[in-house]
Amino acid sequence: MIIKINDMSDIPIYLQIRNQIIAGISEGRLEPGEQLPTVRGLATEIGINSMTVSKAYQLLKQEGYVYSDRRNGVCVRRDFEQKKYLTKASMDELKCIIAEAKIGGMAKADFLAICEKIYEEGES
Amino acid sequence: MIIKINDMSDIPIYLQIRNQIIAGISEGRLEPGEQLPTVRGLATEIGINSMTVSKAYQLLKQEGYVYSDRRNGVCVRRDFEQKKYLTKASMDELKCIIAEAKIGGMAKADFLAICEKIYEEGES
DNA sequence: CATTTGTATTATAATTAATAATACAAATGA
DNA sequence: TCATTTGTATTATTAATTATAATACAAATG
Repeated sequence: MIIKINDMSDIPIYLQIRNQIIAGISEGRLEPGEQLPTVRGLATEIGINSMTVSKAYQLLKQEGYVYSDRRNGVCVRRDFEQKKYLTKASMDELKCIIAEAKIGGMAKADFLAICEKIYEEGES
Repeated sequence: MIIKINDMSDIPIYLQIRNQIIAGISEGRLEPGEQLPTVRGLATEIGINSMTVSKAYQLLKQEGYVYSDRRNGVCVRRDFEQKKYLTKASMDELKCIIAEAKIGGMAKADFLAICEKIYEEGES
């Protein structure tokens, strides 16, 4: 699992890590049960502090994407909670994105096509 | 234009303001050429500092949603830049939202239905 | 020419993000 | 048994962001 940090981004490092791991799980590059890089290993690899990686992992754990035990490190969960609805945060962000798209003149069909393409990307 | 601030939100106040104004424009509650609340007026109304409102307005201005002159205040633009594509920021957020939805087991059709509903909401 | 508008300036406080240096608990394998 | 590796906890510090505060300025209008 290769994590790439963008120093120019306004997104905090720990969130960039979180987001990329979620993307990895979604695209099947990270399989259920697979161990994530160790906290110290990843921190060294991308040249940041261990606690920043730990913060990302704890968030992922809290959100139900991974679990951890002392010896086997942090691993991708095997049984993801099946949800019928998007989180409130996702809904709010989605509304914002769609509002901007509408103001920019993007047709509904075009927006849906983009979503469809993203959804199908890296389908396993 | 009524702006409602959520103090418990982790989204900065100036972004909450920005987002709600974009939503207002998108839904037609704010019409092209219409003047936004004055910086001081809105600040007083929602009980925050003027500079926080100013920061939101400057962001909206920079993004091309509004313009300002000294006497007429800040107004909604009449000629929005028509864009074929989403911004990189929107694409990244959208990818993240879709990744989370997929992991949660949401079918593509269900996700698209949500997007469609949001797009059509408050259509003028 | 006073008033209202956005904007600029400067200072400060509060919160968040990131780093740094250790230490601890648990489990494993040699 | 015991050193090693794992995540985690602790404490301190720095940097950056967010928000407030108090003024001041420029422009336009009535």
